[in-house]
Amino acid sequence: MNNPARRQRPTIHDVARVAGVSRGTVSRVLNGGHHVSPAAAEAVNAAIRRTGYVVNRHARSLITGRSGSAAFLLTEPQERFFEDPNFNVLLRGCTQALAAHDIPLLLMIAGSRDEQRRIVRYVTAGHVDGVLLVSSRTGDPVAAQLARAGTPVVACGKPMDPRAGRLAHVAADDREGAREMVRHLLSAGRRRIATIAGPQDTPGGVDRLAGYREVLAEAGLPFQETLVETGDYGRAGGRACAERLLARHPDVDALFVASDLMARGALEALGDAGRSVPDDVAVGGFDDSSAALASAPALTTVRQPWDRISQEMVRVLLDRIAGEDTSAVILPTELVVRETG
Amino acid sequence: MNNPARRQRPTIHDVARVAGVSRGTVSRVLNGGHHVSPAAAEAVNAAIRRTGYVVNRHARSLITGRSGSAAFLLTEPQERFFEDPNFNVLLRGCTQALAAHDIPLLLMIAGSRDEQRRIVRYVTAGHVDGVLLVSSRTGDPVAAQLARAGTPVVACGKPMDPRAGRLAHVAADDREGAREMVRHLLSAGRRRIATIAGPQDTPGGVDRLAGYREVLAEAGLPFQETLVETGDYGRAGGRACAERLLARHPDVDALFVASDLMARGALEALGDAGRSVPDDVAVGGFDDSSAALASAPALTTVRQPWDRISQEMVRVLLDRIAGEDTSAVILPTELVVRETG
DNA sequence: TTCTTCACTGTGCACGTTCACAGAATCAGC
DNA sequence: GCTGATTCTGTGAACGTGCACAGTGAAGAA
Repeated sequence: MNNPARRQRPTIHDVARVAGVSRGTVSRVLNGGHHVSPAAAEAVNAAIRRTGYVVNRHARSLITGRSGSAAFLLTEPQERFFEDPNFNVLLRGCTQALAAHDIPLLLMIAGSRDEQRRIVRYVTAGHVDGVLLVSSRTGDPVAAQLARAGTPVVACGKPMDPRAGRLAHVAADDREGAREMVRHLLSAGRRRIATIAGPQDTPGGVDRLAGYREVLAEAGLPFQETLVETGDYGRAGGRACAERLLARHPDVDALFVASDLMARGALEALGDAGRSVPDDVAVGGFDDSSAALASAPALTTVRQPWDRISQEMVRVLLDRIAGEDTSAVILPTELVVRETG
Repeated sequence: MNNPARRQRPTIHDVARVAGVSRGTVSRVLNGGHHVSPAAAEAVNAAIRRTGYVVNRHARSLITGRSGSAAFLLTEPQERFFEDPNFNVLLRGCTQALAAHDIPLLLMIAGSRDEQRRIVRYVTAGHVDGVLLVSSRTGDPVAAQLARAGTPVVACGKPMDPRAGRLAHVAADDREGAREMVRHLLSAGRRRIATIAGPQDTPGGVDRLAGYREVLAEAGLPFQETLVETGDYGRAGGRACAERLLARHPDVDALFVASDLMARGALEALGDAGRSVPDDVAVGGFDDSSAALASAPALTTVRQPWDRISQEMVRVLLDRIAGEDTSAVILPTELVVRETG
């Protein structure tokens, strides 16, 4: 207007004029093409190509009440996620799965309380049609607030909170993954199997420990509290846990570790203690993160299907946005046998 | 409020009614508060709190022609970025810097040609006010198309293309970083310094090699082509390069490697060849990625200020959106001396 | 007083789209 | 050729906001 240099973008009006039809017909072609004659549709498409028309999403959103976008929301301990290469796979997978539906992804990070409030306001104001939530800790207030406001939410990973039963989520089968790994160690003849569990306020930590206990019980082996150490998913923690386990049980012949990072720390501790892996002690990790291959020996681990998880999260979210009440999705893990066990 | 079936969000109209003023006054309070009496402003703010009003950005964008959002666009070799922990720092930094201005970030990944076309259309249609571009390769058609359409763009890293001179960018000073590292190796008494360069179609690869050559020349040391190998920034490539260098020059006493990942590969090769680090051979990396600390010995390297880079990228982008023609920003690197040299 | 200036406030319009509705065109069946 | 059914098309009315403009009243200058 006041700026003559700025080119006016073509509107649906221009397309209608060029095609020799009305706005309504162009709109119908844009959204599904029902109740439009082939001739009109062809004329409209040609006009769209000729004018280079692109729909104005703001105008559309204003009338439909939908934004046509979704948020990828990260809450709480961001550092852990940002250091985890698997997180990148998840983020990329979600971005591309949404892009296939022409839905842009908004990345939001809720660190401080202020940021959380700001994001909740933004989302509940309807600026986003749904939320892909990543938050491993229990009792996330953001999830509850969004759910209360009626915003479609799909979480990554099983929520701890039993009250959050209605929260849709997509997760790998941690328990079965742990079971498979421990069965694998047993079938290799290991009998004194210790575990380094994850934090017990995370569902992954709980379920992987549960799987470990179950398989030992099924194999008729006694469960010993002293064979369990609990770490923080980090490398240093894994190392310390392994040192304590070795001090208590020098005769341990296998270690099931709830994360690859902790497993790497455990490998260092085993090396320092003069144990050979896997001859003296077998080690099984969890995650199949890049840490599993970071150095020799390559880690035997449990792979979580992050690419499929992201695809399913998007699918479930779109279902929920469309009003369908898709329930939780649990995906199988995969045992990856490498050199440590 | 308690009627979920017919829940209308409060509009600027409702706020005006509650506050006892007109829409115009509410709008003025919302955007800066100029020409509003303190009493009216207070009444409006109270009404906003009481009604829980949040501005409808779609309606605002429709009239202002601005979306109030920015895109973080990743083109070409996504894998390399997604495996690089520094990329996460950059992405997080940009997200948070934009959030401080209440601007949501849209994450876009342009892998295929089709995706590129789709994204260019989306952006040039005005659905985004500006683009933070990450693309290490030269001659990116996306950058050119966006620039031609007049979209504000800020790239991360120096563009190779001399024609792209007008492309705003924020980068670390690769050349000076390399110079500092090589000077450091010289000052430690090293004289037979080889280098594993990065791909010569990336500006980082070119500048780091240039810095290496310059400092050697300044020190009066002859430049030898045979002391240079070119890798792909990856671990395996670094290992192969180091092996070739050792075969040609068994007497090499220092290695300047253009990435930490390649440096780790080089350390493996040195270990296999029976060289002790840093006693026989000093090794300097580049990036200060998590690979630098991943295992012993900890890598001496050059840190790029990714947090500051992200902040500057956002600052420059906002400047450009506001119409100011901020030029390129080059930020200093930092030498991090650890165990390898 | 009267005129000017200034800060403040209200009103109509425009932004580009979708949607409901009504009207036009086509077609089958007699 | 008429009827009713069906498919297609055009039109006006929103959606919620910012902006230009006009209008109000008060303070200061002549």
